[in-house]
Amino acid sequence: MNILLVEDDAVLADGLVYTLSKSGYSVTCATTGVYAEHLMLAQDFDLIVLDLGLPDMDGLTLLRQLRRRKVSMPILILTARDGINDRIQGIEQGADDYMTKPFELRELEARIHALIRRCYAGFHNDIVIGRLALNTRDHQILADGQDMMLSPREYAVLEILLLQAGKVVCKERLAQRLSTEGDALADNAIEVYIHRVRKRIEPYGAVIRTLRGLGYLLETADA
Amino acid sequence: MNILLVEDDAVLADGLVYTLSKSGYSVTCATTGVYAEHLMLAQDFDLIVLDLGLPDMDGLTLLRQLRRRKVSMPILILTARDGINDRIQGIEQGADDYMTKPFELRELEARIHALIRRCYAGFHNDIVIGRLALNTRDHQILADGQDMMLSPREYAVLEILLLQAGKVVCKERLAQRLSTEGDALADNAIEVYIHRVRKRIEPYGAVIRTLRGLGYLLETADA
DNA sequence: GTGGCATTGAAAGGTTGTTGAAAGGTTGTG
DNA sequence: CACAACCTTTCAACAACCTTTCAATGCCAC
Repeated sequence: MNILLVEDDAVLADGLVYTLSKSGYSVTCATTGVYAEHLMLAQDFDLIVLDLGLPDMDGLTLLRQLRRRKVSMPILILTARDGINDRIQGIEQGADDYMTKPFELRELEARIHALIRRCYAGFHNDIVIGRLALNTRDHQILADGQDMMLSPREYAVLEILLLQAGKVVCKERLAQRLSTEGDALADNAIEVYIHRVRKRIEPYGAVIRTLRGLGYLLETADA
Repeated sequence: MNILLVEDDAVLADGLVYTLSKSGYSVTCATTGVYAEHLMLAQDFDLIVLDLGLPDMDGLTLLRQLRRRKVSMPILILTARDGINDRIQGIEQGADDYMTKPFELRELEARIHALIRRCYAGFHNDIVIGRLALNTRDHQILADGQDMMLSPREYAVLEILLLQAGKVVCKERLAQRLSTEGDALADNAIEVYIHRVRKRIEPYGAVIRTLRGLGYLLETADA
């Protein structure tokens, strides 16, 4: 997790870099607004900690510029200006949080952690097989990044196979998963669904192999 | 935009309900933790403002319970406990922001707005889909810059879809949002409103796609 | 109050996608 | 070859959704 710290007070900056680094963040420090912008062109950051009193420009100006440029990463303002109007301005102009000096390091850390938790939570695909990707949270399966728009049953079948990719999934397991109310599905119905799913995934280099008497197994076509 | 206010001090609660309502939020107040949980089952909220000193349970306990149940909506703690350890605990246990009493109403409002902006609109003050725009500050839906003059229910439907633009919104969620008192709306009523909203937004390059069995999804027409 | 207008959601019928039984063909095994 | 397991296609029943209509309700101006 990369943090950009924009702070001109060398002592404070050093302390922050030290503490945040110890907590597992990778911290880069800029002492001026111009340098901060320069760094952002060269590097990807996940969060910005921004002091408002910079030597070359007002921090709020930098904030506004970033937001106008659709830079969406979370920004936490850290400043000596503790007037109520300053705080409201900072937040309304696009900051996610606002802390005034003097502050407790541990609270800053907690708030940084909260922002990262909020902004980057649950963003990954659970499983990727070839050109297929399963995202259980959104309940969708992507092929080349596009939703495959499977019917509920088709999704259920492919989900099991993806979750157990490379391993055999027996018919009983599939039958159980597809049956709504205890009463398992007929074998033939499963074969029908395997057939449908096969047709859907075939164009994307994924294959369902039949292991006679055992079950089915998903793998990439070339394997 | 529905806010759940969990606060047992009647005077403070009344003031907050009044102010936030005037800013365009729909505010429901619970005076105990148990009642808050009860409300959350019956209704759909976008944000929680949580006082820690409740008569029947500790606010932090409620917070932990919610997060353990994977309730992910933004939560802002509002409390008299201003010890550094309280603040850190509150944030570490899942709160997104932490304000101590006494506080300025305007700052609370700004922070609420920041959370909504962050959680539902990326970072922007407006959510724009095609030629539609939802202004998160004054709670208006504009088409080509002009107020669409939707009925309350139509507005509620379109607001949810805009806030979750590009993501699936299930019928239950819509039903809960449209129901005033627990008793969810019939599926058909929702279909009727989807139909009405579709007709209203169609001329402005926005489309509501149906995902059979899952829900609805708002996107631009060309996508 | 009262008439007029917007809003709401139940009802009913039409449309479309989903489901799985049925039936016949194919492949592998003993 | 005989048999079982599996494949493939078809189709009717079904459930989810769309659309229109309309009576009940709330709201506002007069």
